[in-house]
Amino acid sequence: MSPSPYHHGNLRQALLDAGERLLESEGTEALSLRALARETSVSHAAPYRHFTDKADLLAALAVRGFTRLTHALGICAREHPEDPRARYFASCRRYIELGRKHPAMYRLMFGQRPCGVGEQPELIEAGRAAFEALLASLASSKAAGIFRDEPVERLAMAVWAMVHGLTELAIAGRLAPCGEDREEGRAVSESACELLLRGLLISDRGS
Amino acid sequence: MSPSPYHHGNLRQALLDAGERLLESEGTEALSLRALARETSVSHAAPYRHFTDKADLLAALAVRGFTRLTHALGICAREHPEDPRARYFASCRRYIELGRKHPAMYRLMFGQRPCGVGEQPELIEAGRAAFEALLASLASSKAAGIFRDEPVERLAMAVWAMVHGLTELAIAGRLAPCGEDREEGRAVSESACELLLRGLLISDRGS
DNA sequence: TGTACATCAGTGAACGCGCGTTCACTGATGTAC
DNA sequence: TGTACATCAGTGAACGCGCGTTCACTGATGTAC
Repeated sequence: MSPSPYHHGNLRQALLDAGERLLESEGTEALSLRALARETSVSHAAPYRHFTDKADLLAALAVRGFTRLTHALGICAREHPEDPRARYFASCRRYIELGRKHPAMYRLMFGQRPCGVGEQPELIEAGRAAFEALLASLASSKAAGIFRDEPVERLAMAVWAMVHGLTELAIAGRLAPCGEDREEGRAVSESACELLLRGLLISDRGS
Repeated sequence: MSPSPYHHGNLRQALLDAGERLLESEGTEALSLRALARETSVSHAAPYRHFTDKADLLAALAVRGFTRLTHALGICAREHPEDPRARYFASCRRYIELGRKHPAMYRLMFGQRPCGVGEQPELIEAGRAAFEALLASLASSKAAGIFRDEPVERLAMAVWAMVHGLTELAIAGRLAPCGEDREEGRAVSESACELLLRGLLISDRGS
């Protein structure tokens, strides 16, 4: 591997990698095409070989984020095939944790749209898939007859709203009074998810 | 009132008004000090007489938003002094509606922080007051003995997370499958709040 | 009531910056014969 | 195996832009005497 080959090899992936890194370390504000090019040691015009637009690149980044989320939720479902309650909590925890660890990415995914991101069908599809994964987490449980007899999409939306809200509040540092108390934040999330679960179940079963 | 008096009169308020207007019409991206000055027919250096910084102005804007929210929640509480359930739903609806109507403002309030907003004590205090209002909405109800015997802050955080999540999803156009179906979005919010409420109540009361 | 002066709010030119995007180009790659 | 050529990926200079912020200034206001 020569020090600086003319052709990069896999610039598209490298740019997206750099995008994720930059999103983590510097936040959305710092995410410019030129910064990405710099980070990838490539001229600032090179990205245009792989993305039509800044918006196009951001959309591709968001797709990555959703794919990760979908994947994570899938793992939770597979790890608890028998216990719907455990699966519910695992999914919630995992979701929140993922968002908390990658706040800028999470916000990019949910319509931060620093430019005109948001119309790409790929992105819409990726978001739908993530919701689908969350829904699947409940759907098979519903078959077990422990959830209320309401459209499972409604149940899933309630769960999504809850974890989304908790994640955003955590990112904004508003989960705990002191802002940055991770332990307290986790406890608050846990109890909120528990309270919602009680509302989702057919009947009240113990404390 | 002469066509262009040298002194504006109340530039600070005018800038904040313009800020709200611009936030509505053009979004966070368009919110620059220069744009605000233009909107207020004043030189672009004038705002510095009233705000030390761009961040300072944004923080002042966010404070306004929180104040509105606190006020709205207060009204809900006063409109339903006797019926905790009605008060709960009214507060949720009002909260979501406010955010949905002023999406850019709502996101500014919750740590969008396009610059380095977020440390001002005024802003922290304003956010705390809004939470306090939401909490008050439940606290007096708890006295009525219908809510679970859990710290009321925990109950309030669960409610906050839920309405915050619903609001953000609504803003992102993800409440309804088709994105922009207002009616469906409202129905989804309603059922999510209902499901949570069931989890908050001491016992299950009817369908 | 009138004048001197400190104070304050707004002006306009200028600074340097980084950005997104375009364009004519050049170096590398791979395919057809 | 070797050569011609189309294709593609990356270069670097240049464009115009709007931004935040600073600074010396000027016009208005109000207070002390």
